[in-house]
Amino acid sequence: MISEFPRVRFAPSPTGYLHIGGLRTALYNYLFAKKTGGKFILRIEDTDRARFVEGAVENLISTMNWSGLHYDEGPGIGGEYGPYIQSERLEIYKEHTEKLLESGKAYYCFCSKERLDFLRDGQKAKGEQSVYDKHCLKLTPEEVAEKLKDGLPYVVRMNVVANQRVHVKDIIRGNIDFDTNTIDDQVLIKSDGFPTYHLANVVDDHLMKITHTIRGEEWLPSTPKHVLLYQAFGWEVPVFAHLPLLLNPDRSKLSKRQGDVAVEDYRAKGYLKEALINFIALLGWNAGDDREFYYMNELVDSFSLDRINKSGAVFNLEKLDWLNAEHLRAKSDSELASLLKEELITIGEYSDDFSDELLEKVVVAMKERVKFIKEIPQNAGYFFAKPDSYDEKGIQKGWKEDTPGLLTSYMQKLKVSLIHLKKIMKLL
RNA sequence: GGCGCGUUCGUCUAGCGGUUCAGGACGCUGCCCUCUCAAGGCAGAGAUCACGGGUUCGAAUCCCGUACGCGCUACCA
Repeated sequence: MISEFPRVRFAPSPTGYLHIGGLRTALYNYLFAKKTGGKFILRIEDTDRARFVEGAVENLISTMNWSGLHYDEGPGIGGEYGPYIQSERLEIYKEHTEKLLESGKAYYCFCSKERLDFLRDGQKAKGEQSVYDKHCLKLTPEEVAEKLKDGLPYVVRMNVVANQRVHVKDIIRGNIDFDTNTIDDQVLIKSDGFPTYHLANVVDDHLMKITHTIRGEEWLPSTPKHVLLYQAFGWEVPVFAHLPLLLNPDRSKLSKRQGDVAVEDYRAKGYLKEALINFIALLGWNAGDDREFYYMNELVDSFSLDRINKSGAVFNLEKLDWLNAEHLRAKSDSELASLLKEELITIGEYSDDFSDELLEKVVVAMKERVKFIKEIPQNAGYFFAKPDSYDEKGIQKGWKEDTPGLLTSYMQKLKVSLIHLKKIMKLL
């Protein structure tokens, strides 16, 4: 047994911002951990130096904190199995690669990009699966030593044995079989000395005692490689759960091209975190009943991996908007008032004249007419500022000599009625 | 091209062999409520359960095939 209690992880690569699909993956990991009394770990997979973005890790963490997905172990807070940033674990990968090299489960490869491209083109032209031809496996130990001594650039590849079956057990999809003839001798260590995802992921998941690997469906095709790696190390294989993809309206993988994909975009648009969490939780999972409104703690109570769907889900803004309105109305007036205050401050329309009482009254009047807090100043600016224009046509049509006098006396009468009304209310 | 996964109203989904000529939600339409806009209530349109074969007394539900869609196919994750 890997660990007595479930241990799961969210392992994003810091390429700039937290993707909405990443948020759902993180959420399902979080829900599963909380539901089962396990641990939720954050691990940064920054093994691609070319794609590293300054400040991305900080941004990722702050977005997760905003969403309420607090991790038990990870960057910033540490834990028993750190460091939790892969670029700080290079020695660990090196040591483990040595073991694989010694046992013949991996080998050095000195092939040039040109040769690899040529090989791949030829295979594709013949309609074959493009896999490395094990050219460098034929090198004698002496030849390898020679090349290493000469300082030739190299990678380390895993040695996949032909004609075998690899079984992948997936909670969501059942058992899947792969033929090793279709599995490439994947690069484990790149020529810059950094590990690829495949190696780092397996080594870290094992060392961090991850029991359930819950990740996006795009990883399913490379899972047999990971299983082979676990076997090469002689390690227990975790349980896999490959989540269905989040889709664009045209059913392709959710992408930037067709709308916002960053969690911070939705936050900036004024979506409540409660609504966003509630919405993405339901994109691919449901409790088996008709319930649609959930708070985070309620999701924890109801969640289970085996009720996750197999097919992708289109990210539908209309339903998100509805849920936002639902969560908005579910909030207390005082909470809404403080959200309104925040909004007024950010748009620069806040004034000290606005008492909390006033803001609360505004919120009571408006909360059933809006889906977003920011719509209140947009739709009902008259609560906060005197009008700077009038309906010209209306004035021309209705404004007479005696109009100011009439309006003034009407106002007086209103005030009097209001006083009476207040008295009556007190009596009641 | 190869490998893999998937396929129930426009969208998210319920359904796990009979009680379903398929239920809910969003959106849409109409009505009610109402000084407006909403919210709320009610009603309605909307799915031959991708298609074709089986298995079975009986299939959306099990099996096979086909089609279509998507993902992967990098010294990216």
